[in-house]
Amino acid sequence: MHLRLWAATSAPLFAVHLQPHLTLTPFQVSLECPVAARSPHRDGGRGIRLMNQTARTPQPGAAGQPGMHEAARRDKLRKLVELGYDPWGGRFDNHQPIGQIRQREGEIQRVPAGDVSGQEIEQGPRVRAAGRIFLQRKAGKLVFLDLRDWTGRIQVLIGRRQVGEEYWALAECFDLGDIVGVEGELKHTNTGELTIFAERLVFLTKSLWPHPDKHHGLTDPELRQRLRYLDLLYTEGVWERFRRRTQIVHSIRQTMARNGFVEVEGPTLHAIAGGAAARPFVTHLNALDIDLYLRIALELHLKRLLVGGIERVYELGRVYRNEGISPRHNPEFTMLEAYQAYGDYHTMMDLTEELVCAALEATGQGRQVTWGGAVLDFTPPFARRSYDELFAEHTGVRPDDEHGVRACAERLGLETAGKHTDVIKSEVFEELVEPRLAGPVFVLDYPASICPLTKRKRGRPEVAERFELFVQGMEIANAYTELNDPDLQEELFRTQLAGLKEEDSMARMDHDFVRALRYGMPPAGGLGIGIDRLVMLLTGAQSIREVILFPLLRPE
RNA sequence: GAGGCUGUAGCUCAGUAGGUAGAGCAACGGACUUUUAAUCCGUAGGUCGAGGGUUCGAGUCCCUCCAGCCUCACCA
Repeated sequence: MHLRLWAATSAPLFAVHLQPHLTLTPFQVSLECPVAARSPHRDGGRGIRLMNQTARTPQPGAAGQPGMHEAARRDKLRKLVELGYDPWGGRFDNHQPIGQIRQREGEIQRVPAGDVSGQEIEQGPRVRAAGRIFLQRKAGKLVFLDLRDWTGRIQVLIGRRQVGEEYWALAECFDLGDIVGVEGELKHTNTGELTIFAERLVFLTKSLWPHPDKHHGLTDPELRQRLRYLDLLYTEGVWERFRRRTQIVHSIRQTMARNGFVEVEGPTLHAIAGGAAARPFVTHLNALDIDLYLRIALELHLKRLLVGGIERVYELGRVYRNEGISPRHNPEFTMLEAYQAYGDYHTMMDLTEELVCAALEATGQGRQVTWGGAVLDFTPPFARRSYDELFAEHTGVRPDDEHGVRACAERLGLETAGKHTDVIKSEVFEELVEPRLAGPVFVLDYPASICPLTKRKRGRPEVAERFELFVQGMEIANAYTELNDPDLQEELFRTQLAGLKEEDSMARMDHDFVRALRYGMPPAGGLGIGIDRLVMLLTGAQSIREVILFPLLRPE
């Protein structure tokens, strides 16, 4: 379809925008011959055809069916076409971001009016802006628009006498939410507001559906997520938060580059979902008739690259876990994993601090941020506490006191039968210690038996060289001195698999990874950071859904 | 998976004891050439999330279901 259109017309720019399943509306055809489109004869024809389009049932959405509002807007659309304007606009060059236009206020000068009155009038620069109409105040033969783009808002004044009848007729077709271009002089109104005094208007895009309340916007959290585009436009701070997210991600890439790391892209379809203990999503590859899993972690392929001599490597990408949804969990989320040859978990602690501090700086924040009423101080070095020490402190039980640990777990109502003491200890830790870690705090040296990918401490095989960074009870980062002993790795995989329940039996031994280790992986430090949670902390978001543009929702 | 809360006009929200479904904004018609969520006059707009039940009568009470939010559970 695309190719045929491309060949059939000398204006491929328009053809590529057409959806294959859509029939060509008369207007889209006219896009290819804009000069002819101005002819009244053709306009008349379009008017009739567009009437037919009106009869098409609108798609029901979460926002309901705007019904009469759409009809009113389609009337204006038809009028636009009759006047010879393209309701869907086109290229609009040489306009300036509204934020920049506002900065030109200083260029406005006062000059003599040039008449006998001796009064002064303002003379300002000619500016050209494009944006969406957020507010319209009609005052007789004057209209004030609030025009907004992604850099700010500005008022536009359209006067019937000033722009002339043609543009006035165009302005009468404006609805809230339409996208228009304006050109005119930047001056102040009588009340002193910086305003573009329109001289020319360009119609850029019709909005067929009514927009949310100009003052209240959207408040229903479901609508905010399903109609994120409206949320971005109408909810205070949403766009700003996502912009901060991109600043943070960009800053992370810069920090990694500064430290000599190379970014790679590993596979997201895995034959074996490894590197974490989570249930994967299953999918099917028809070509090979095999089931595959969406990756639950980046770890095992990045470590293969360590074997391959890529000494500092990272990936910043999406992972997928088929588990619960909560204010802190989304089925797909963004992880940073980094591996540094010849480092260890202390190396990774320094890197973590550098990453967090640089991200704060990139978002223009100091070392202290408030989150949910708490003040978080990210001034390095972050606190470093050992797992055992924290365990004893918060439970009153010595970590090597097996009976004490079990008794403590039972008091909490935890299931203990048939579980390894370290597993029970870990559950007690999650229950009693983690929620109280206001942080930021590095928790060091975990029980080895719950860390199957981690190197043991020299001379203390029961302790793994691992840290997790906690802030406000949330796990933000997880890092190891990486296990590079292939025999021990294979044994730990086997032990881990033996303990799995039936529903987790999709997990399998990753022989290929163990084979890679047999060729020799350099000693290394490895780090994982949950980017969404980090962004939550650095933007004051209480829910992960506030930092993910399109969080998973049940389909409508 | 369990419990709690929510669902009323395009949006934001009221809705009394179970007795004809309301407001603001938006829309439509009109007035207004310096407005600021403009103002003023007028008009239209509803399967009260869906289905069932109780009742003379249900937005309101009961049941089931759907969706969302929160808490818990699950989650190395």
